[in-house]
Amino acid sequence: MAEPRWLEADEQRTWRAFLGATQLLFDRLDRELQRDAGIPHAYYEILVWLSESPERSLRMSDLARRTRSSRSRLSHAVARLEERGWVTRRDCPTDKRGQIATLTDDGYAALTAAAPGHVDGVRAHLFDALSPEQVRQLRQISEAIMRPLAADDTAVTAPPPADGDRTR
Amino acid sequence: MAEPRWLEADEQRTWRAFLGATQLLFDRLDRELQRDAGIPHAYYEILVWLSESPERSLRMSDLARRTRSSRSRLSHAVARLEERGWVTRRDCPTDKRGQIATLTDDGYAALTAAAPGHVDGVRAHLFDALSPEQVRQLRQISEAIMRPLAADDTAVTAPPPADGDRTR
DNA sequence: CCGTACTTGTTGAGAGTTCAACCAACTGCT
DNA sequence: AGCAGTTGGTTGAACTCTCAACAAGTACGG
Repeated sequence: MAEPRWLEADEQRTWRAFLGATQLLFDRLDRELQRDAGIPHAYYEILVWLSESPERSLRMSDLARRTRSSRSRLSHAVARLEERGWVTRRDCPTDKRGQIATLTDDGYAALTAAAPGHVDGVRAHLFDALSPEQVRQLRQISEAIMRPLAADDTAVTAPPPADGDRTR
Repeated sequence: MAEPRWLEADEQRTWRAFLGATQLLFDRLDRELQRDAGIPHAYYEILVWLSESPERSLRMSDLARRTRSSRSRLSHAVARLEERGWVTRRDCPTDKRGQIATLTDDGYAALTAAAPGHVDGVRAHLFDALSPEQVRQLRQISEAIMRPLAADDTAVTAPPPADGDRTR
């Protein structure tokens, strides 16, 4: 055969639109965040999760799961955030392998400074472009996409569904 | 105020679901592509666009626009692809500044080898998870998100909408 | 206990991306 | 023709991410 097997014309258009929309959207938000807060979106997510956790602290491993990041990536990222004084690390008392990351006051301040602008960006570039009906649809679509992929993740690393961390 | 201004609870859930779905999906597809074809998805897109163009060739600048990439990023990427012998560069005859990138036979072969697996991945992880109704919705949602963002792009660089390159 | 297997987290190297700086060539205007 | 401003493309440095390798700790079966 000369041509590889492509998608149906219809799927093709949907796929390219989806690709285009997500690329434009996340590029934009990432750039705005980098400009206004000096960090990429992945780092911002780390700060958000820490800020929402008790004691503003999480084990590295938990934090990695929640941010859907590899342990390696998280380790590098937290190292950077630590350099800025936005996060600190200390040993876990119950598990000597563990490390607990904590958001500092400076880190919290940085998050508080960055959040409104970022939230405005999300609103402006995502929600304002969609009808309430479409917002509902997008949530269901997203959950439908996520379900099997997330199931795969846990299936590979842990036969029983792991339990209490499917928090949201 | 103690808390930054977050999204509505409802928007919050949609936003996190959307974030999660796209992260899981693109991570997965990128990883599969890297494993099976040895290139990231961004490079794959370059090959696709070239393969669909007359003479399997495009000006660097056009290619950058179509792949929604910066000129810098494209320049680095094409340099890599050239090292592998998948793409060649030559001077543009009509504009001495210009460079024309062309997909080689080896590059086309690589694309042909990688495409079916990638297409299967897209189908498996995206379309199979959605109903036909949701696929239609996703297209409209994507187009709605893309419209203002794409308009911004061209607005910054070119007051009149640029014309003949809004090809698809 | 002991040894094997798994988990946690870090590290370093390699690859991709971003950003700013830069040169060369084209455009439009006078 | 000449000049200012724009466009096309590349480069190098800084940064992020990935991957494989590793050290240290925990869990568990014998």
